[in-house]
Amino acid sequence: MITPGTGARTRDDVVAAAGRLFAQRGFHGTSMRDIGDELGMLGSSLYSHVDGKNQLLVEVISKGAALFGQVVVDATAAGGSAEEQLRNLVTGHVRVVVGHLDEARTFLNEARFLPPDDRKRIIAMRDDYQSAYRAVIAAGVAEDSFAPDLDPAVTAIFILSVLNAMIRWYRPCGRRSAVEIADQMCAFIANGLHRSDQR
Amino acid sequence: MITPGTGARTRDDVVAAAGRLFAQRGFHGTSMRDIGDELGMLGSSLYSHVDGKNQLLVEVISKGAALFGQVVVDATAAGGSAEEQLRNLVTGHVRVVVGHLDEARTFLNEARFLPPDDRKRIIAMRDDYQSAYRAVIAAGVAEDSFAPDLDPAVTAIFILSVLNAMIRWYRPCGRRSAVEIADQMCAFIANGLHRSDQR
DNA sequence: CCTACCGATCGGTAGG
DNA sequence: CCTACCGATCGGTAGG
Repeated sequence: MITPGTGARTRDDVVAAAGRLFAQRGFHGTSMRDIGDELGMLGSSLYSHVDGKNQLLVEVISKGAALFGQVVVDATAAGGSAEEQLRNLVTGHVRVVVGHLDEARTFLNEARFLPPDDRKRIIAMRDDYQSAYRAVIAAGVAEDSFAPDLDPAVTAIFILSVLNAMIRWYRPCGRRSAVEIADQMCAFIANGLHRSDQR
Repeated sequence: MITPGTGARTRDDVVAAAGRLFAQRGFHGTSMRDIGDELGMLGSSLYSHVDGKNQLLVEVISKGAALFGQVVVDATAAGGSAEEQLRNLVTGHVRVVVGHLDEARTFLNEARFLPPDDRKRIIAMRDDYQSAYRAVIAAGVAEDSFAPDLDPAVTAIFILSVLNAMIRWYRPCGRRSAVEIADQMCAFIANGLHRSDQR
């Protein structure tokens, strides 16, 4: 929320406000007038900053996709064992959700409403993200760190299920830090209910 | 999809068509005219079957909530060890998603758009669902089947994350049966990446 | 960034 | 279930 009547906004303010509302009410549940209200201006005034509502969706989601993509780049560059790389991937993912909840939620919930070409681009980025998990799982199996009978594709989906669900339950007022959340997730992912004592 | 022009529809047809479209395009992305098209009639004709669009959302989601609620009743009635009960809960959940994908997706994605009173009721049902998982996890810890340091509340969220994400990746054309999917999920939930060999 | 406005579409109703 | 329609709201534009 922004104090109304404090004058001109930047284009970034408009995109951020759109992200907030798209995350809360969904793309189709948000009108240009709603976004204007959030910024203390009229809906029609937004058109001096952006081309249209679809462009706002593309920008919010592209920002989310870029943040998650950067996590893969950083985690890969850091190197280490498969277990270490997986921990870096998970921690990076949690940090993005904690630090950019609106973009993460819009990215994961509203991508289906993107214009066709953008949707294809974003889905391809999501596939790449999943591939990074498949690769690190396969590496861990090869290193004998993970169980030999793991199916990397299925396991990647299950791990990403735990990570992606965070946009559903995470609240910024929560007391746990990103690292604490990531540690709990890693412990569950590593050992499930038969958790060993590597805390 | 229903062949157009085959005459009168029942109220259940209308609710089912609404569920299909709400699941696909979201509540706010679906118009009454869209639902009419799906049934080969006008949007205005729907009002001889239902009171309005909100009522359709309430009915679709209530149906989904009831299906998931029944899984808890059945799994609890079946008894058995905590591990057996958990397996029954997971299998029941997967069966609901496989058999009623539209209602499950609408239930999990669109509940926030419910009228306030209905939303509270549905959220309470979701909380009860989560409680069933917390209880069976706590029982498993008490029975010494699960690791002693498990946090039932956190673990329930992680398990339900894997289950709920199914509405995102499951496609009816997939080759795996509900039981096969449930088995893979149970294996991951039980042992994570360090999966032991209880397949 | 506002004023003033556009055509299209929305959820919904009256009457048959 | 259709015809014919309602007021409200939608995304967006022209001009300043």
